[in-house]
Amino acid sequence: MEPKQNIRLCVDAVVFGYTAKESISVLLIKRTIPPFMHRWALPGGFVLDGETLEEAVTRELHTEAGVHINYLEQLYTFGRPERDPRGRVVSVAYFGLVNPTNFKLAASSDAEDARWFDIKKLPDLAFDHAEVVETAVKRLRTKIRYEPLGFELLDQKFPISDLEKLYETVLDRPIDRRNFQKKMNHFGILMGHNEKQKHPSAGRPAKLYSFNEEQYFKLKQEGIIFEI
Amino acid sequence: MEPKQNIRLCVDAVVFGYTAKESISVLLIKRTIPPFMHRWALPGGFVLDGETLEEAVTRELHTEAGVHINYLEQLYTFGRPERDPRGRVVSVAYFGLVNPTNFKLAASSDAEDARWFDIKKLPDLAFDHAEVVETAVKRLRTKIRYEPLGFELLDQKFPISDLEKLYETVLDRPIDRRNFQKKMNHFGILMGHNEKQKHPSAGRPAKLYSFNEEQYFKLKQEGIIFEI
DNA sequence: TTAGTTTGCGTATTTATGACACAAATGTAA
DNA sequence: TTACATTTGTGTCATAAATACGCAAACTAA
Repeated sequence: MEPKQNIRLCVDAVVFGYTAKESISVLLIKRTIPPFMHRWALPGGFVLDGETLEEAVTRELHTEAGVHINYLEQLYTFGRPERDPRGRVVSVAYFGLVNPTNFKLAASSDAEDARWFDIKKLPDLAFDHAEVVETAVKRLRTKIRYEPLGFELLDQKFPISDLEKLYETVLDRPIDRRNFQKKMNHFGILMGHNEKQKHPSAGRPAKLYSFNEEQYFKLKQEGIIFEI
Repeated sequence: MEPKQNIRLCVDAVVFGYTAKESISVLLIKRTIPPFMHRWALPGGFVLDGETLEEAVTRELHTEAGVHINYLEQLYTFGRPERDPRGRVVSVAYFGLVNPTNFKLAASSDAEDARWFDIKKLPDLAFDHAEVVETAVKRLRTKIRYEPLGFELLDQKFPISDLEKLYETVLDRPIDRRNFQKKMNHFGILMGHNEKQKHPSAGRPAKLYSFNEEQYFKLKQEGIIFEI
């Protein structure tokens, strides 16, 4: 009645980072062992018997890339029987956000290398990881419509144009700068400071803002409507 | 390098049904075997080696309750090490919608009984299934805000008041009938017919509508903003 | 000083939301 | 038949939000 199962369980993480100069990036590691040796893949690995799934992801991110993550949520579970050449491996994928300027990537013994890749210029990925990343990007684009975004990705203080560029990058379309600011002010998640951008590459230096964390996480729970 | 794992994988389904007279219901089965023998639980079971996760859910729903489902999506994967007294069992939960008037529930050998329960009057559930149902209800309430809902739950032809009651039930608050209709007309997913409700319990018989499937599924993909 | 760029702070128009009024079409009880 | 309760169909109207712009101020680089 309880059939003998031959299924193994692993976790994978799609961690997004953002630097305003570039685009949205995904954290990838280069595999040191077969299958897909020397190919880029998502950080992840097998779940240990006693740990929760979240613990497994956190552990793998730490040991494979030296990343300490500040936002993590479950994304999707991938279970096609043929997705892993070693046999049946079901993977629970997680979705993470970090500010890449907060730490240095450190590839460990498990990985030859760990790097950020622009989501529009990804290398060939191991397993079905291209599909996993695609699912995560879709989730990001959906999330931005009903939850505030930015706290986990931007510096502590930032000009509004950084936040606007983040939205433009994720939504992949231009946004009117002035209407964007009005909308954000309306939500009340931004606090202005009496400080200005130090050395703008050009133009008038922008006022710096930071998130009102209380209001930000309140709206993250309640939901927003962001259609700009 | 690939540690010996002692984890088993199962799937569970939270299937919602709706009859306009009542509330939203969940399909539960009564267990015939330990653990939690004779307790109500979500339909589900162990994944077979060769089948996909979707195949596993569909199979279990069919054998345990005789249900043929018309909408199914992955909900969440529950992996706390202590969630099953038999040992480590990770469960991939699915979320389904059906119109209960379309078929008769049929409990099979695997289940003593299969019945619909009002989501506000659930019995004590086996395992962590109360948490799973709660997660599914939250998903339903979130989904309704950015996807059209109703096609999978209502009869082929229905008065708008049925759809409105569905929204009121899921959102758990009253909605202005006239503004609701305006909003729905605006989305363009409803088609009017030259037919009327046959024997209304009281009042003027309502015009019958059906969904414009093409537009409905287009909006399901693109997303809507439903804030009424 | 001048040209180029980016920010800050506006306005005007259109569109959507939310509250509510009233007549038309039915069943039911006197 | 008639009066009444009930529910539907079709509106209006004030207010809030979305969208498309205009233009001066503050900076850099030449």
